[in-house]
Amino acid sequence: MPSMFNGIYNIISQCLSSSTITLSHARQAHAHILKLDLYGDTYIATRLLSHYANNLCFSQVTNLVLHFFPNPTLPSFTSIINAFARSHQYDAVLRLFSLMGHKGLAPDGFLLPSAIKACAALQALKPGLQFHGYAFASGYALDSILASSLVHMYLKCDSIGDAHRLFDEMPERDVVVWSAIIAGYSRRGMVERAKEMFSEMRSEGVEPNLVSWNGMLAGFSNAGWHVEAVELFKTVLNEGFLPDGSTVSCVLPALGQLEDGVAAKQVHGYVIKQGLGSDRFVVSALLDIYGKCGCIQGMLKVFDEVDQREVGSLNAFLNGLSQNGLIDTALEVFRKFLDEGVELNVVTWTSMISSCVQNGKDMEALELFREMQAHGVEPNAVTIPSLIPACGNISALKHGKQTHCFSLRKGIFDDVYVGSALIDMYAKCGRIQLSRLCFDKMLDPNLVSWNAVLKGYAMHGKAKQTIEMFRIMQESGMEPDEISYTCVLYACAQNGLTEEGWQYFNSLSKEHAIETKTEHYACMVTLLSRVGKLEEAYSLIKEMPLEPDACIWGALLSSCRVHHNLSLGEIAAEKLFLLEPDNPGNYILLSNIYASKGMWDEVDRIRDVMKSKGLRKNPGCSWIEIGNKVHTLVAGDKSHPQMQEILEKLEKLSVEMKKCGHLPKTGLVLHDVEEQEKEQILCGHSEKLAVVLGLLNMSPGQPLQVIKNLRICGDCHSAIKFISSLEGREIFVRDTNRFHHFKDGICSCGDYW
DNA sequence: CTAGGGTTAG
Repeated sequence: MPSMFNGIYNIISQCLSSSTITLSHARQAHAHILKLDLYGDTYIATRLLSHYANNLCFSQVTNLVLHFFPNPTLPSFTSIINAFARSHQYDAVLRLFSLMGHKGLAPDGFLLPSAIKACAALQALKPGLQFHGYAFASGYALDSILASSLVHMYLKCDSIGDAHRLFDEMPERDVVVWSAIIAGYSRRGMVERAKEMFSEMRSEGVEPNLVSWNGMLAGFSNAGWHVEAVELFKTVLNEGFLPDGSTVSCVLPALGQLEDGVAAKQVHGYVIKQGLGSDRFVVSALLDIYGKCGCIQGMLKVFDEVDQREVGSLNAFLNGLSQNGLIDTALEVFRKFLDEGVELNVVTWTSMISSCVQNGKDMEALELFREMQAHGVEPNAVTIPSLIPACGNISALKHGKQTHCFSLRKGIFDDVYVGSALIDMYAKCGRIQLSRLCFDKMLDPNLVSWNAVLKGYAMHGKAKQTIEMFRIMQESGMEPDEISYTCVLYACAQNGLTEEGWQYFNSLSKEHAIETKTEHYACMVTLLSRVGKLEEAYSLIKEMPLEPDACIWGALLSSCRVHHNLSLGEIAAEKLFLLEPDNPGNYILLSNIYASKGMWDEVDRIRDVMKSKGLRKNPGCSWIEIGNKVHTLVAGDKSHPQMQEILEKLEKLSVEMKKCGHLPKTGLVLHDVEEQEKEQILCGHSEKLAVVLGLLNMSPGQPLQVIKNLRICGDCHSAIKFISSLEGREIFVRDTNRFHHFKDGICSCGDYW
């Protein structure tokens, strides 16, 4: 038997000695070792261990070390740890270090940097501090390599003060540690500080290498110093350095922001020439810049020649497509890779969510958010503010609140993006108090947050609060921008505050050196024309130094309809027909003016023009969230499963409303048809259908929140006032213009809109 | 095969 045993032992040991055996061979050998009880043999155990380590089988490694390895030594740990470190399995590295401790072994000066590097990669400050303590106590900390790995660790953990303190204590500082600390400041936006350190390094006689320059370049790019970044890039070239992948990927975003397509192509040429085309960072930066410059051809050229499963490049590609109006293509490509099982990360999902929201695909965004979690990808602090606007856009308050709670559970309390998104979302969902509460809870609101609050109040027609917040904003030292002014002017326009409107309109350029934009003129035109000063509004348009756009003429035309002013209405409509020949809304408005004056021939003429252009009235469309579902109702479309019930309820309500004095405003119906038929048409309006659907499905006392894709119709406005008192419901309707909050038979707009 | 740098999502 001994000879046979020796034979098997030799086979196993030879097999394990080969560095090329596969994992399954190692497993087979392991089975034999178990059977023959060969664990006691140090050589065999070490070989087996190293195979498992090289294949990153973490649980097998720990299992062997804990239960079978007779006497693990520092070298065996060193080789295992290095195997995991090489493959960036830093979590495993740290656990192996603690396993080492349990086995009574301590790392030496050579192994310690691996531990510290793992802490840096995981941004794990606590174990990092422990290793620092140990290195200090055992005298290794004087070693320059170890010290610079510690400096690096502190930088990665955002403890730049600790990093600098240690840096100051180092007896000798080489270009490596200088580069690290410079990049640390530079990437955190402290570019000036980085520049100081850079010259300090030179004055100490340490010459920068390419890595030092790259660190500066990354900071410039990050901080938005695009012109300076490109200049710096030229300096690097002049200094005689040959840019590497890092240099290229640092300078490309700057060129992208400058939308310099020519430079992009030049860099692309350089990338090919230097063989940097397989560097994943370079590839995604190239895709990004081509996307930003609108060069789809360039994107395709790059993407076709790389590993498309590399998630960074794929993300840049998808994002480039979405940003150039190809959202559907992006979604298709995204689905294709998802189906193929390509590992998509949080950036991929967030980017798709964000692209959907930017392209009006709010429901899709909510669905993607659900799907990403089903795929085991955790949303982060970027995902959440990308999703929140989707909830606001479709007034999905429930989804919005869920997302808010989600962010709190994730420990995101004072993120300025999340805060601003929440302010906007709650305002759009009709909950102006919650919106304000989110603002009040913010530690450090920025301009976007302030503007979100102003916009919320303005949309709700709350001029007093808008003006009050605008005042507080300035008192707090926050300088208003053109958006802030648009909000205030908008609020004035919604409330007919002529005097205040003029005052703010005049002060924006005088007191704040803000350029007066067409939006500001549009607000003033709305304000003046809506209070009946149509001629004054028209004069302002004629005097304005900018070319009046469709918003301005549209504002005038809308007011002409309200005030039945045909002559100015026709002027505005003429302009609009040139500016937006295919917008049916303008034809409808003019036609409404004719109809209100009984000029049916003109109404017919407009109808013929629309027909010849193939234009149809945009169907009115309303949304209401019930439970976790957002229902869509389209005027005249009877496909909703509860339509029969809706119509029956509406019929009952009509009878009651008429008893209370509601007269159907059939004058608002454009069609030259019988009165009764007009009433029918009014009854089919989407906002009424949505309100009734809400009445049927939401428990009493719950407020209803409806949004409409057009302005609310006058008859619906009156009807919903009656419904709010008959049914004892609070009803919020958000149209394209503003909010209407119906309660006890009155509307927050005071019938002025 | 034991220290430093980069890309893509708000």
